[in-house]
Amino acid sequence: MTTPAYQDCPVEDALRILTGKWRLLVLFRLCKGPQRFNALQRSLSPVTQKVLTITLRKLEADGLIWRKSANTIPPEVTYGLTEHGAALEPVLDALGRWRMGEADRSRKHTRKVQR
Amino acid sequence: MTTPAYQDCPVEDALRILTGKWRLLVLFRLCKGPQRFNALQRSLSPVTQKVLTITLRKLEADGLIWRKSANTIPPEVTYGLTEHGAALEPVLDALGRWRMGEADRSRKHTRKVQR
DNA sequence: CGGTATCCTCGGGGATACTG
DNA sequence: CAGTATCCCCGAGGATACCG
Repeated sequence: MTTPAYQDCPVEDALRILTGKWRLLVLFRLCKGPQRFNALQRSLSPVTQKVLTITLRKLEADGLIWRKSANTIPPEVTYGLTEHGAALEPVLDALGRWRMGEADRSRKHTRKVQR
Repeated sequence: MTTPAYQDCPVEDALRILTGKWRLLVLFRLCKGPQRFNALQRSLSPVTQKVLTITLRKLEADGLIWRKSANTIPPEVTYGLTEHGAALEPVLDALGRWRMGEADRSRKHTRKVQR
């Protein structure tokens, strides 16, 4: 990795888990129980199949989620949290309890992202 | 924002806070107390001045840190956590306690992107 | 010391089309 | 249904140089 300078805090790992626009969202969804691919995609608004797939593959590679594929036609693939992924719930929970806007700062980071 | 679809969980905020290679690191550092610019930069390994500056500015704009500048020569600028930033400590703490490798998965994100 | 000002790279993320 | 396969865009992040 490019930044091997923090032996005191395991943020390198955190960065891998949290980096990416959809990873947290997926984990949040799966906290509520296993989900099939389409259900995930629909609940995650406008994520494309490609991106969702990649996201899920990475989460799986990181050992945070599992993937169960019934080899049928039509396919039926289910995703859920592993033990290790479920261990993240305190983090997600702390995040959820944190919240940003209790004081309205009325600034939204001023991103335009207009296309 | 491009994705306004999760009223149930405040992840949009989380994404803004956690997105970026250095934000978490900076917050971790400032948990231990206010720091001057150079101290931060040195403790954060190979971050460039530009990137650190941008990171700090954004964190400031998000109300997570404050910036105190003594208008002297040479300058002396100090950064620290605001109340709101300090409220993130539970999250950082939960993250810190989580850790990745307690079971050796012996895999370090080895996605080969085989084609 | 603590910044701006430029320029560039790289890859995450998206759009679209096709498939077992 | 749950994916691959391409192509493309843009912006975060980095290198370098200069400044009050």
